[in-house]
Amino acid sequence: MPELPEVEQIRRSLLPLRGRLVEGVRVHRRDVVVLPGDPPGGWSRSQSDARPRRLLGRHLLVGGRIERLWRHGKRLALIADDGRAVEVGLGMTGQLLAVGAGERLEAHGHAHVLWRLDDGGRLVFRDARRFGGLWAFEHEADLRAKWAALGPDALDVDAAELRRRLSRTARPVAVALMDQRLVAGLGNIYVQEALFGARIPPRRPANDLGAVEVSRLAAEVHAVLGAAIEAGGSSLRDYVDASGARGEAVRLHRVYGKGGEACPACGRVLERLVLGGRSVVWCPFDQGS
DNA sequence: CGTGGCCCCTGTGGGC
DNA sequence: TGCCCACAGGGGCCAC
Repeated sequence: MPELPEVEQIRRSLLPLRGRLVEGVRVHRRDVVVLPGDPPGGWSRSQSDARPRRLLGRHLLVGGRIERLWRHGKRLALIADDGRAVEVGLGMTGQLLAVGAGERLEAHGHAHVLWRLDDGGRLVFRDARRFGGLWAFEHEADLRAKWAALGPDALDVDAAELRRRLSRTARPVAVALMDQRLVAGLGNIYVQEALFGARIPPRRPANDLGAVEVSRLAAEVHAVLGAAIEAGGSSLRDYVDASGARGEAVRLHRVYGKGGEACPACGRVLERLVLGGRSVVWCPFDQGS
């Protein structure tokens, strides 16, 4: 669900947690937590009963103070003052909710992990579909090593770097941009919005784009993500920030989810196609063919 | 190695 | 009203 703007808004809304001591944690579903040494994708359902019991609390920051909140692309991490780290992948439906002392957790279903903080507040990880999860690291350096496999953050990548990376693949540009190893942070919404703004057809082979087109694309990526962050992210269904607030960036969408409607630029009908198993909406007129 | 296909899950909305 | 199917913001793993 969340792409870079949503994860960034979640990060910002969690900043008040800095300095809090983690007093305890309750884990209701162990299969959403991946510990150091586990298989990278976590334990499968059938294996999870057999996996060794280890001190979950230690790995989930209990006894430490939340010191930093990092984001790279769509990945978020809580770093404790002793260097322990928990990476949060939100998948499609994941949420991190900060619940103040005495406040009730509004939506309590699918709350898999609940931390108790020293001010009486709680931090809750929910995820209905469980495509997301938590990855624990003994030290932030181990997290950094994992993140090194990701491409540059989509907010930072410049046109030259983007072109270099796109030139290595012949996949359709819409598919390539969703590959987090190529550039980190874009998903199906903002890829479509950026390609529309840059007037590039989503099926064009990535290595076919010229320097001028990639310059437009990089500028659009930055503009689209920046505007979405300012609007607090796109709340289509599940996404809310840590305070429970929805974002208003859906109002900015020009093509995402609008197949069959009129193109906001030329008024012709927007088309829908399927690339890499995901539907992509585009304007065959404004985005060439 | 790059690439395409399949799978992991639950919830919702539309068509019948 | 109810049922069934398609589809959803992601990404890991497998076989070519």
